[in-house]
Amino acid sequence: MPQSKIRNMEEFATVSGISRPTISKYFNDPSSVRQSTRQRIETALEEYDYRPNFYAINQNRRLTKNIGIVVPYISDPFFAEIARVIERRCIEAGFTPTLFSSHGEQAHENDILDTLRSIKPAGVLLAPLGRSSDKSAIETFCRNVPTVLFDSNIEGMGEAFVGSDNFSFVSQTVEYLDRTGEAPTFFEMRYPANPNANKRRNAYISMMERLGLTPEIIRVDGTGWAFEEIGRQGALKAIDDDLVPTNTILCSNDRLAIGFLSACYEKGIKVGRTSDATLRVASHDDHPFSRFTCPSLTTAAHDYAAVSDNAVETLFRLIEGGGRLENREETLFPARLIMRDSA
Amino acid sequence: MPQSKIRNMEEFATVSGISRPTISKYFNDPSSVRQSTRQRIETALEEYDYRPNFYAINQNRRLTKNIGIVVPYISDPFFAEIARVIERRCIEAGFTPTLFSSHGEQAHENDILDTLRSIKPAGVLLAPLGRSSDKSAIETFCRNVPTVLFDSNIEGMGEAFVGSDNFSFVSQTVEYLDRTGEAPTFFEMRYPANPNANKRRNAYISMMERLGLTPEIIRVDGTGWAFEEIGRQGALKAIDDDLVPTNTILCSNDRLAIGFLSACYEKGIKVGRTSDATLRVASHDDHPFSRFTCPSLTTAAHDYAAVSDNAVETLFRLIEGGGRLENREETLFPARLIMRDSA
DNA sequence: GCTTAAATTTAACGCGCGTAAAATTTTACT
DNA sequence: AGTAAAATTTTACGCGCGTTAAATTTAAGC
Repeated sequence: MPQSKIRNMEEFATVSGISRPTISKYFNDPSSVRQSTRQRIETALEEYDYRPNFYAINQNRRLTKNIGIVVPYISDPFFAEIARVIERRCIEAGFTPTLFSSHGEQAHENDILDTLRSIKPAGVLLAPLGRSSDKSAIETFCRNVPTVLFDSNIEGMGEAFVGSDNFSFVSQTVEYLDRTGEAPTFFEMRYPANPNANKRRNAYISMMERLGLTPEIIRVDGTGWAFEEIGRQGALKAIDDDLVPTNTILCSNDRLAIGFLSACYEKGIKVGRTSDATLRVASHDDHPFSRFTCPSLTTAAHDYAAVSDNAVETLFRLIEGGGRLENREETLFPARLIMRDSA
Repeated sequence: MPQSKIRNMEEFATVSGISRPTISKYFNDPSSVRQSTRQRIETALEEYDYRPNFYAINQNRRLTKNIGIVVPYISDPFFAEIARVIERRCIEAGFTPTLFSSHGEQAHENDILDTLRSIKPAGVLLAPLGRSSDKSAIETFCRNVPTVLFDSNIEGMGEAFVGSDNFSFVSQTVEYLDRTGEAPTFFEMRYPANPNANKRRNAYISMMERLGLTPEIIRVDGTGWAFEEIGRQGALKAIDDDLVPTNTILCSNDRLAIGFLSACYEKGIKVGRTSDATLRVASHDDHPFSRFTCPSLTTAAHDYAAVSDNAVETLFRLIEGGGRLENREETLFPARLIMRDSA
């Protein structure tokens, strides 16, 4: 029979026969108390199932154990997946992560930063919106809260950036496509939301030049985060207007490619590397759905685990170092080429 | 020049020339103070950009303004999308929502419930894991925290359930498929994670019987939340073993269908409603990606907006009512048939 | 200008726990 | 058994704000 509810740490200290400061110490770090008292506390814990008040805990702590994770768009499974991995790492390290999504809107991103400041997190892992971020708001935030940027870099902001090496992505896909057939035309949004897109375009251009080839770029209209639809509309238009100069397309990212493939199917264009196919399509990101496209998508994969681990590890180092790093660190991980059926 | 940082409400009260209790009142409800003082506060707010300490605010409040949103699997864009809408509604109503994902694991779901209790939310919107939920943990939680269940119903738990009417989904797809061609074989997981799956199967059986037809069901192996892969493997096996008794397939949900279509493409089976197609595939949910499958997926759509709005509205009513409702409410919304190219 | 109601100010307490310092107990080791 | 180090207990303060009650000011109506 669970005794009358424990109201606070004082009461729990009484029923467990241990002083409150020791209980407090235990909750901050179970290994900081003697083994025997730890046992007694944990025994009592089972019987009374008490948990310290979350607000009181953080009210008067120098540093909370909270970590904010901010992604630009949680409905994108790519971000959902990376957030999931990061979240797990934080929990394992004894922190309390809270997940936020900017939903593609600057105003929302700013609100989240405001909220985060009031939560006084030990640190923040921030994947900014990118082009539509309020740079000055982010800069101010980063000055006040130990922050590691990931996915999208914004020059000079945050104590560190952890992401993927866009050149590694594009160089591998371009080289592969070139070796196995015609070199690709690059397919992207005219005004991409994400700075990685610009890096990828530049990487494409320089790779093509390195191969002695002429870069060809299709830029499609549309703004926002509905990339699949933008890719689909753009592809339909490109096909109708006969704007595809090669038999090979390299999309800036998988979500555009998903839309592109959808348009090809609709138009009866057979995509793939088989002899009956007329178009090859490849892309970048290894989006969780890219293995289920028709045909399955050849793409360059992020090293999810490495990015997540390194971002979290960097943040922990930052927190332990008092919120500042010697120099701003930039860590980029290479891609892994995933050869599937689309190219 | 932003003056020296405001450290607390006392300081902000001083610089704004208003007493602290009035400032406090303002932050709890801006409309509760006189228009003129509200102006003065907001003017000062612009100059000093002060925000009350989140922890102190909630420490001593009878009821926090926090709302917990729990989904079983945030990497599923379906849940990401509904969470996004719900989140927005909560913010508009002046609450502070926090999003959690159980990541498909019972242990994680239980941890979240524990965390939520310590956060003392005004209310919780919970989409439980379903079959793998720890029923007794959820029951205990719901007794202590005002909770509205959504998506997956668990009989008797929470003060209300808001979701979709599975019979409406299945009856529409079955009827449509039957009217336009052969009646469908039902394709599902042998041990579905979600109770909606069972309701859908039963609805399929009763609809088929109502039409005087024999229900045919393909049950595929596999557990967990990688539905696309499970659907794909199951479809490959069904095709290879020639287990598909009809030329029409109705998948329990879109994610299975995405995998199914992927398998068909791989096997060279032309899916669709055109004369050259040999198989029709339809499904349920109107997953955000289902318009981009090849061919685009005919499916039954959730009324996202209605479910979100009603769930939130019910929760607010519950909160205002002191955390209890007269009777447990169950609200189901009908589906809308989305006719695309796959069937 | 007077009366009242409404809003604000003043004053003060408490929430639950972090934290610090000093006193005490327990443990480890000679 | 004796000693020093480590762990725990005692005591006490403070965090920032919610909240209340009484005193005071302001606004609204006549």
